[in-house]
Amino acid sequence: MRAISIGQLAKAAGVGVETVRFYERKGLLDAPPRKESGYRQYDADAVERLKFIRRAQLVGFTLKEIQDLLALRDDPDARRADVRERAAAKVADIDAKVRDLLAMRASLTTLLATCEGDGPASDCPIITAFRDEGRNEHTERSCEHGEGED
Amino acid sequence: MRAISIGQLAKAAGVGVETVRFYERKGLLDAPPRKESGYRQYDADAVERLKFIRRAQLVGFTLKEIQDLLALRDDPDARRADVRERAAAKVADIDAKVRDLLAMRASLTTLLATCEGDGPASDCPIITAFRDEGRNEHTERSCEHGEGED
DNA sequence: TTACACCCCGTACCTCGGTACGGAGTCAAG
DNA sequence: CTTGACTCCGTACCGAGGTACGGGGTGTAA
Repeated sequence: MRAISIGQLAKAAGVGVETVRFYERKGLLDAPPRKESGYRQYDADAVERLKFIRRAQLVGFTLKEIQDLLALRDDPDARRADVRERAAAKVADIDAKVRDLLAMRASLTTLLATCEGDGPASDCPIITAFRDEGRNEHTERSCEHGEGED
Repeated sequence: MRAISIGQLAKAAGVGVETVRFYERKGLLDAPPRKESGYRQYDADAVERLKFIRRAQLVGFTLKEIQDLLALRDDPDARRADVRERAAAKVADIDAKVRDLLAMRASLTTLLATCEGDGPASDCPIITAFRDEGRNEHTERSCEHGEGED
């Protein structure tokens, strides 16, 4: 099953055919080889790449940033200082995102735990693991409805 | 120093004045009280809310989703089943994002670790590290979000 | 060979999340 | 009082990230 069509690729990655062509135009996907007819021929690797793009989008990276990430991943000479620097910067970006997500998660699980009245569901290890490296204070609200901006 | 102007609010949260008004129109920020002159008067709480919106955006939530998150946070009766359900669903969303981010992070740090010195770039396992993270649908909503060995 | 789904390309169009006017009133300093 | 920064509101416009034609060619199974 080497060489799949654009339709099969799109389906495998859960996107539309038009989107695949759009990504190609934007440079996120390389132009694949073509059949005599002009039909694009993809391999399984393209599926992974496409899935990666979608996941990266879900966590807030722009297509431009995703291009950078893919470039890092594909760079044939990863020892170059600038590549390492960009990779390190991306790691920092990711850490910031994870911190923010975990802060949000903590708020929500606190909400759930408190309002379920059912015991400490907030002993989730990942929360405690990351919690105290967070620098930003966060408005943790409980069930008490002391709300209302006024 | 209660009651800050829209300009001070915007500056405090690192956004533009127009953006604040835009969020108000969209329902992400409540319409604040006004002075006689019609000038909006915000309090410190609004700063937090605005910062939260920005952080949520950075990790890929849409304004609509952020509205939901804020609604959960502000809900005066968090014991209602549907509220808890939506909160749990958001936690699941967050977990999925965190998983994806940690997978990306792992790939990048592997790149950094491996390619730091003087090994040939072709040995860099980042390419293989990316390639098969089994993409399961995210249906779980508990604290166990086994990152797995990836 | 005819039918029907799939692919080609280009262009137009759409939503989301803002940004930028522009003409008016407000407020604090000088 | 004047000046300049800030605010009001409405409307127009913008870039990102797609989505939808439309008119053609292709591939395959009955």
